[in-house]
Amino acid sequence: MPRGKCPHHPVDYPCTCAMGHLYRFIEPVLLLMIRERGQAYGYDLSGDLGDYAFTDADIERAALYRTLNILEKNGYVTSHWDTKGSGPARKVYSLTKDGERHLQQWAEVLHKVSKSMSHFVRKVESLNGTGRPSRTKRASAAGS
Amino acid sequence: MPRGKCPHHPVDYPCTCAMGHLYRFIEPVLLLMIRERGQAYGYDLSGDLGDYAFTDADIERAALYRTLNILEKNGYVTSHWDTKGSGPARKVYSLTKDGERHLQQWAEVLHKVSKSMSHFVRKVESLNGTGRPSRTKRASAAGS
DNA sequence: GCGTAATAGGTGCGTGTTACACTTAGACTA
DNA sequence: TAGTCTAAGTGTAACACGCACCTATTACGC
Repeated sequence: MPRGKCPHHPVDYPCTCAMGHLYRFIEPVLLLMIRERGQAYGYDLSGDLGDYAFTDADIERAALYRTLNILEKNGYVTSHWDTKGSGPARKVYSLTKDGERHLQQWAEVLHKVSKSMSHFVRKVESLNGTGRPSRTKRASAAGS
Repeated sequence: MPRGKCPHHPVDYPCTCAMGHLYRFIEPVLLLMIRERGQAYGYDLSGDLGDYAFTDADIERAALYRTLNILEKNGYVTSHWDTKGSGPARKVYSLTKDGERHLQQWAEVLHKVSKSMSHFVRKVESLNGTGRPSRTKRASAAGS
């Protein structure tokens, strides 16, 4: 994706497409989904990924599968093949102890990031207030 | 940066280094900083960038300068050379009308992202609170 | 039994981004 | 005139991203 305009939408709005389908955002989401379900396989996860993702950009299956493989390579998940169900075999993943810890740490990181972002948002909103004194004045120095 | 472990820290903690020095995160921060200051130049911004950034990864000057150039190319900022001060000339930036709007839109996007992230965090925390679904659950994978 | 669709898990690869090292250049100063 | 601080970059190898494409299994209509 070229820096700048979004290739999918004609506007110059920074749609979250502009943030890419970052594996860094896919990783924690997959960890959470697998953790919640106990175990899960890729194709199934891809269906609900949109509900969990941080951006409205749809996450590609390619990125999903690659991220799952990386998670396994790094020891955060383990997998086994389920050949009993109908259709093609499913590679079923579940969290390892390491993956469990990794998820917790992701939560800490994303908590900080989330706070920083909402701090950013509050600052931008308070700038708007400088033009005309209306709306919420308390947004100015809210703690972060 | 290779997927997986952070090259800067020995641990497998997903430090925000793992999120990279994304220009996508630099862009809105620079817009805000320039907006707050009225006008600003790169080297000056680089000093305080850490206070505004969403992650604790320090942002490289290379990324900073490149992002400023892209912002200008896309019409979100304009610049002029200030040769009056002591030392080398400074390229002084200020927001355009488009940049102003872009900043507002970034705020909307990041508001959503921030909410999604804190939702993620709450989910992870609630997993801890209720105790894990544990091995006895024997999830049937297709749950959803 | 054959073509088509849905499920399932991938790979290939061109282009864009990143991270780190390196470069240019003015002004001061010892 | 060599060194240091300020200021704004460039070069580039390695990597990530996005899109297109591939393989295989089962189900269903004909």
